[in-house]
Amino acid sequence: MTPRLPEADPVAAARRLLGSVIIARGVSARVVEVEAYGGPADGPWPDAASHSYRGPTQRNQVMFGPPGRLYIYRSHGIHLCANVSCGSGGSPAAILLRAAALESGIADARCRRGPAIPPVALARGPGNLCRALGITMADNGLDVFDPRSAVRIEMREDSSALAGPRVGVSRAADRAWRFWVPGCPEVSAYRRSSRAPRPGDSD
DNA sequence: GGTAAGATCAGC
DNA sequence: CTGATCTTACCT
Repeated sequence: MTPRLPEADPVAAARRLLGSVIIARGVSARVVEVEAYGGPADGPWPDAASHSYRGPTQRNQVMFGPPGRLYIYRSHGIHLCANVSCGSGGSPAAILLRAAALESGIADARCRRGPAIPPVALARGPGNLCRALGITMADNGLDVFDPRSAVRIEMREDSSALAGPRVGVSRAADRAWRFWVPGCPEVSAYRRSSRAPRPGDSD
C-alpha cells in the first residue's frame, strides 16, 4: 500500500499531490497540474468557487467524506473532471487533477482521445485527463490509495511547484490555489473566466 | 416545474 | 469568441 495523502488543508494537500502518479485502465501518468478547492464560508477553508461552498448535495457528497476518494463530476454536460477529496471531520475539500504527463499506456490513451492528438496534449486539461485515463462517473467515490481500485495514485515527492490563480472560476478568481510543475508542456494555459470580476477585486 | 450558469474543449 | 450539450441548484 502506497502512502496515503495525509489529512491536510487543501493547499498543503495540493502541493503534496503534485508530482504523484495516477494509474488507471492501462495508463499511468505523472500529475503536473492541480487546483485546491475548499468549503463553506463558516468552515476552515472558505472558498466561494468550490462545489461544496453551499453545503452537501447529491453531487458533492464525496467532498464531505474521508480523504483520498475520487470526486467525479460532469462539466458543461460534456466532460468529466476528477478530484481527490482531502477534507476531514465533515469539512469538505478536494484537489482537482488538471493535467498529467503520460508515462505508459500512451496507445490506450490515444485510442480514447483520437490519433491526431499530440502526446503532450493527451491528458492536458481536466476533461481530457479523464478521457485519456478512461475515468467515468462510475468511479465516483473510489479510494485512490487502495491498490485494488481501478483508479489509484502513488505519492511521489516533488517540491518544485509554482502557484497561480485557478482556471475558469468566476469567484475567488485571484486566489493562487493552482499549482504546477514548472516547465511541463502538459500544463494547461491559464484562462480567466469571462464572468469573473476585474483582477484585484477581493474574494 | 422553470431556468440560468457552469472547476471545459475545440474550432473559427 | 462561440457553440456544443446537459446536469445541478436554486427559484417560484
